[in-house]
Amino acid sequence: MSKITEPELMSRLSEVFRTHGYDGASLSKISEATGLRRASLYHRFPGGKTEMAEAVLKWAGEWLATNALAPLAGSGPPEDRLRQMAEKLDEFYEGGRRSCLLDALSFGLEEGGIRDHQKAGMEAWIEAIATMLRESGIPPRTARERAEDAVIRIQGGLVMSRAKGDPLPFQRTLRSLPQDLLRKPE
Amino acid sequence: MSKITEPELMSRLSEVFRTHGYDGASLSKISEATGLRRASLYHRFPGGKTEMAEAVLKWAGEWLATNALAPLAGSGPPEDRLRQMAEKLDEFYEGGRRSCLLDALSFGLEEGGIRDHQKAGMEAWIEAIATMLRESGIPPRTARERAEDAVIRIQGGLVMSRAKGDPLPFQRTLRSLPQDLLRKPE
DNA sequence: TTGACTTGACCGAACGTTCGGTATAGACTC
DNA sequence: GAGTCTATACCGAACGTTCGGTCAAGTCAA
Repeated sequence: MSKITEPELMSRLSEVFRTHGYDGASLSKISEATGLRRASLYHRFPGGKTEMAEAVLKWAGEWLATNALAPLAGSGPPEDRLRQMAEKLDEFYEGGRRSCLLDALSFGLEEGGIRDHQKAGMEAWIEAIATMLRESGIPPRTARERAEDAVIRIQGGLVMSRAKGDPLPFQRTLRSLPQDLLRKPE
Repeated sequence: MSKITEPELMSRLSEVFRTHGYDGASLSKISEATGLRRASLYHRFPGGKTEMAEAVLKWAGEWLATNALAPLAGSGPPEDRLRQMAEKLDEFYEGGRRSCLLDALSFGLEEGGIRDHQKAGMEAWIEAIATMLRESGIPPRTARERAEDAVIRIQGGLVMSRAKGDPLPFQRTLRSLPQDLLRKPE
């Protein structure tokens, strides 16, 4: 029997990587957070710490795709769909108290699978928003730029909230997104 | 005689902390980057790694205050002043190829002097922009929000550029800032 | 009884830090 | 000017600790 279920394990894992970054997420901290000893972790992730980080990145990416990005392709007024995304993001980042894995894991590791994962994740995110904006009648070029800008502001909001120790900046950013994205092209 | 001048030392130090984060910036890497052996680093920074990070944060903050923020309080059209800031930021972050120390050092360290330094740095940054906006006739409340939003977008642009390995998002963000900040209040 | 799972004991390497000591340069006597 | 003293800057070697990772020996449901 497993000491810990896979979803629970991934959740704890992501928490450690989020708050400490890759180098700061030592196996001791991971072990403590998950309740698994070093050796058990290596049973589940034969590839070691690298594989843990990759798995957590994949897991988070899938969660976001299913919960935050999927509604964008749904029906209903575009503004409502964007608000749904914002709601899910608020949940995912715990109102700005957590940081983004893409940010946390972007320090101090050489080129490799993790970095590729990151790049792809960002790209998927932007493209999902851009597609929706285009379908809402916004010119393709503008849609791309605004989508990228949206992700930029989300990321920046998280950085700001973390630095200030105050979730408000992130919240405000999320709240202003739907209208900002759908405003008339100049 | 010193093996390395203080400005050069701080520059190298900041490079290591920026790219690897606090935990990733090992004394070996720092030693290699600065040309000073471990023991010599402790001669210059008796407080160890913590003191190095604090020093680098202070150094960067002063550079930004003098070079990027000071022009905001100068004379000339507000839009020109903002463009001057953008220019200096572009220089400081090497067009988006470097990351922000406030971001890099915000992972994995407990409350302490470093975190306070960060919070103060962010606050000073926002306030400098807000003050200028207010003097340009923008209502105080709007000025604050826009200033915070500006810093958020700068930070987000850096995250995005780093994740994508492409300086363009940051460049585009910088370029759009002056007009965005000075647009008519709605 | 097999196979998935966990574990304590252990490894070499790297970590941040400290210590004793050397080289150099300027200041002060004699 | 020679000799001594002090301060600054640097370094090699080692400290104890923690790192990421391994292994043989269990545990336990199917």
